Amino acid sequence: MPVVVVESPAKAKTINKYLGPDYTVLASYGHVRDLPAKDGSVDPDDGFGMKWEVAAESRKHVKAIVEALKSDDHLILATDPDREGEAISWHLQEALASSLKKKTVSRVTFNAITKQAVTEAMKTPRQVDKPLVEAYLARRALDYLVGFTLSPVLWRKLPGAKSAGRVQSVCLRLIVERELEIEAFRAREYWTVTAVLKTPRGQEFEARLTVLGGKKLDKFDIATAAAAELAVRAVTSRDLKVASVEAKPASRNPYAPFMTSTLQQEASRKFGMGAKQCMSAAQRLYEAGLITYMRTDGIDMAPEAVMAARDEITRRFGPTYVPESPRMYKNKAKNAQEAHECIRPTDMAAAPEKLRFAEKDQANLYDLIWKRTIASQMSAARMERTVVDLSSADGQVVLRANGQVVLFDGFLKVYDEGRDDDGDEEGRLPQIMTGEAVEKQAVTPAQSFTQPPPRYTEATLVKRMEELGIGRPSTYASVLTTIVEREYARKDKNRLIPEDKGRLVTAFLTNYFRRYVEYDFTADLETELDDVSAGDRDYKDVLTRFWRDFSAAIAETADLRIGEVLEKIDDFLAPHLYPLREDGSDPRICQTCGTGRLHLKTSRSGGAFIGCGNYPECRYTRPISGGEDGAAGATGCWARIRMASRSACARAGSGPMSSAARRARQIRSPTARACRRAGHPTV
DNA sequence: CAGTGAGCGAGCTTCCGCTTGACTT
Repeated sequence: MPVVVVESPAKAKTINKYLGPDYTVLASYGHVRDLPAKDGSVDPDDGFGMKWEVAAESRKHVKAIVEALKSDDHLILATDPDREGEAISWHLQEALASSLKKKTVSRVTFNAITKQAVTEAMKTPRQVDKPLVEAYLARRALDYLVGFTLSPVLWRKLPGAKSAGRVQSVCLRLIVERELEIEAFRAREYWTVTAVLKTPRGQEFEARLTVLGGKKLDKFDIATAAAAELAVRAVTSRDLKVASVEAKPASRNPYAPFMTSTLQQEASRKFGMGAKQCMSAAQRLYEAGLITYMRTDGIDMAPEAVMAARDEITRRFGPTYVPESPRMYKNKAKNAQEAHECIRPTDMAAAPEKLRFAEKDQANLYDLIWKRTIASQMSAARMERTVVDLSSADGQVVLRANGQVVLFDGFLKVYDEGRDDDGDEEGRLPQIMTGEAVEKQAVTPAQSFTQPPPRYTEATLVKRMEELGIGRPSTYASVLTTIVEREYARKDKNRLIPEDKGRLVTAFLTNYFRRYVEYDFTADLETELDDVSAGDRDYKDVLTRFWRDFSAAIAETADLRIGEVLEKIDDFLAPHLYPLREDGSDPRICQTCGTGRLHLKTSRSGGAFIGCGNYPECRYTRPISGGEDGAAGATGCWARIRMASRSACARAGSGPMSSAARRARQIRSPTARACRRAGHPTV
């Protein structure tokens, strides 16, 4: 009777069901062994020798396998079909070595947990893939060496700093650099002119000015209130006729089913769930047998599941909602391992409304997963997009109206991904024909400002990390926790804002360890690991090359004194620390004593602040973020925009206005709403 | 949350990725 080992107990239960009583299926509960979290677990001077240890938590699970092997003589390693899964099989083999004498060991893999996939896999056993394991060894050793060498450097050189790593430091850098972009951003004003028009049959619709003075308008062509007034006059003083009506068919395909990152993004957008909260609700659903595995970067679906989804769609909506052939999805991300299929309901017929859930989060998440999965196998939505141009006789003025009508809803019947932007919600345009004259109800100018990039949310950051190939489905949520725990960044209204400490760490790393916080470092490493797993390169060669450069960078920082480090960071962060003053004076000169040069300093507790160089004669200090009072820092800039936008609304709001025009005003002046959404400081 | 500034050096911290634990009332 063979012993089969998989990674998770819920999976073991399912597979046991498929294989029957002739097999004992057990779970390894993860990696089983790891490098002890202390110095010397990897020795670069001794061929990168690694010291492994069975974690206390894993002992009982290893013991259970040893017990089972006493009566059986065949061990089948069925861990996940990716690099880490192969590593787990190898760890098991090593950890169980003394129990495996005179026993046979084989390795099998399956991508989907279906009866067919599992029984098929059992027919093609192989041995543990050594090159793939070696790619893991390189990955594991490198992460250890980066983390356990760099962190102590930070402790010594940057008071208050706590940790650094291949993933967390790049993730932090993303947050910090986004904040610098926001601070450097200067809003630019522009105006749009919208008219509410009426057809000869009395139906209202909206159109926007696109040509003025015979010239096509660009975004910033109407830059001031005065110019907008002139544009409004140009429109009101002319009669408008329909110059053209163009209708074009368009179609929209459904989204791919969920993987971990997209599930986290949608759970955040639709329910405001954090990454951790989302994963814990998903774990419950998985343990209850309701959904497939929730830590995955695969978006393909088992053929059985595709057929079940098509049946369910036919049953509920009729055959017109089922495309001729099943839709196939594949993750195009470079480092995708696709060890598991997508996140989907295990039973398509188990519709959300038929189930009862212990908690709201689980109900919400299951509903989302079921709908997204079903939609992913439905027909495309078909629409008709209409563009109507209205022109003055002299061709000086053209207004354009856009309309969209859904002809066939297709997958939209079940699932519509909410939009992040307010977007222009386009409706149906009234019947109208070329040559017809329209009547003007209202012509309204609206002031707008270009928007700075928004701060990251957990969800958008996970999306960015995934694009860069940084982190894995099992770590997205915990990386964010680490960054917040270290007080490198904080979460405010779901937005990530860097703390001063986080800025200092990023400044330090980009100065002294640039290569290791570059956005493509992990992607390049993955390419090298691919070579290792293909058997084209020795893993120790990868580590040797890495260590040669990395240890040199470490050595260069050895003699640095804290003062020098701070000076360098002071220069690096200067644009943020010393924003231009409105009176034009040198932002680096202390305004209290009038002569001292301002410097970045750190206190005993590790906090950073700005102090006057004339200390102790001049005792001026201030925090490093927020800038000086009255300086043209980010806060001041935002305050001015808010004021301007408020007066624009007041202006536009004077006089009677149709409901359509009022709607138009809301859409065209998104400043305040967009600011709140992006978590920018409110005044 | 306000206040914060040297250098010495005890003893502490730290990585990424895989997986679920769970004392009490």
